[in-house]
Amino acid sequence: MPADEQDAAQPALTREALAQAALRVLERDGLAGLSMRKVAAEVGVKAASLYWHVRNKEELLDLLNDALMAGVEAPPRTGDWRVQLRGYCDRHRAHLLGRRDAAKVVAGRLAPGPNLLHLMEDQLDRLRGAGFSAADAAMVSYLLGAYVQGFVLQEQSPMAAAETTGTGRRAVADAAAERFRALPADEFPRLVAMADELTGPDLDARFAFGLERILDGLAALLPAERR
Amino acid sequence: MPADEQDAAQPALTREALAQAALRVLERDGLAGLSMRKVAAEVGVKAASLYWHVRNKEELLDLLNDALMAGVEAPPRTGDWRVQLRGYCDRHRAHLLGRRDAAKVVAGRLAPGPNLLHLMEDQLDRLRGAGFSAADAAMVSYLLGAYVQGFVLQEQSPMAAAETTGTGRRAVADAAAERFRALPADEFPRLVAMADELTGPDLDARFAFGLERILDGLAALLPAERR
DNA sequence: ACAGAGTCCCTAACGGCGTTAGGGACTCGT
DNA sequence: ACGAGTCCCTAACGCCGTTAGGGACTCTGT
Repeated sequence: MPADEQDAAQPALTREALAQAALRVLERDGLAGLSMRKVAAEVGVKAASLYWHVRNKEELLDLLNDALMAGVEAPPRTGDWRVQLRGYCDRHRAHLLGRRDAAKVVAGRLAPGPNLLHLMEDQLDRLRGAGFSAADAAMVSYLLGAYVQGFVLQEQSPMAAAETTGTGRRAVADAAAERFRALPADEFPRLVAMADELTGPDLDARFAFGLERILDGLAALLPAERR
Repeated sequence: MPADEQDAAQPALTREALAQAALRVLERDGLAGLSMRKVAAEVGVKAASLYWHVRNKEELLDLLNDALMAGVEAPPRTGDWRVQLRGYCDRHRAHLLGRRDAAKVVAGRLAPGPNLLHLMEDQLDRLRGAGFSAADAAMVSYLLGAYVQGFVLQEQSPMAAAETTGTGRRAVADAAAERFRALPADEFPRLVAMADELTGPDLDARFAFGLERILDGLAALLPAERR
């Protein structure tokens, strides 16, 4: 009878709104704490109502997956292919890192959403423009995606642990180094000796290192005059 | 009163046995279907009893994580660093691919188990022997791990879907190509045009392609006489 | 104006989940 | 003989994803 908040005429609960709500719950409670009931509460509705808009929790996670990829702006179209590809990977990584558990959400999901499709389209276009063949460009895109995803996945778990335990990222790295040093030196001589190198350089540097190696490898695919 | 199966004297339920049981449940029901209750049933015990041997489900997953890494034999120490590194990555990937949902289990787990530590130790040893500096070797190990993990993660999800729907891997790839072709050609010209290249070559070839690019990039780190 | 279809949310309940509390049976050192 | 320790149990907690069925509302055709 009361006019309530909305007039209850139009939907007021779209799939887009669900994705945004899921995003907020994810940020607050993490992936493990993301339940249909909480997402429903976030939009002011009971859990069963979600099933009108979404077949499954799985489908809601697909929506969330695409929502997570929204807002990654493509790097400027200036500079050679190397700096553009580097820009892509850096932004991709930064974007995943910025949202809690983002890598885990994206991890096992096969169907790319519209947002990711647009990024792929743009990236493939630049690769073709740089002189890569169609077959090579497709593989390169796949390679870079696998690297970024795999890297952030390993990188983001300790961050989650650090948030949970209240310790900082530095402390987590130190603890990891300590674990390596504590191993039996006769069984793991290299791990013990290289404890600092294994945990030392910050993750930005490690990511950049791997990326530069990959880019070096890609350069060899191009005719010499295009680098 | 009856003698039962064992004489109930010694444990008969070790953490190792739990890990093996979890492995069997994982193979049968997948990661989503792996519950404390099922693992308990697998060892002939009720769920609550597991908490005597294990703090959490999380800790059980750590055990499972290490059990998954058991049995990856290191490649022979013949040939140059390239073939040895390639051997490592191929075996790592093959091993993950062979066990259902293995990539997802390993995915967000930070603490490497003893089995993985041994592999790292051996791999680092070979890298140092090949002429990589300690800092470079550590980064290379990290890079290769991220690539393999990221690749298999993307690769294994469609396989799971294929098992679920009963269709083969070939059909899944064809369906993916069809999805690309069905996109609006004015918005995604490259994706539409490159549908075949994006989904065409089999995953073995795609993995090998990325790996060779990475190895090419790594070669540049070494002084010319060591390749 | 009224019937029907369609939309969107509800309550109630299902079986399953991780986890905890508390207890019972058994083995051992003293 | 006894207490400590080990290893499993039953019972229950609150949460989860999902389904069935229904109620209120708006649109449409006649």
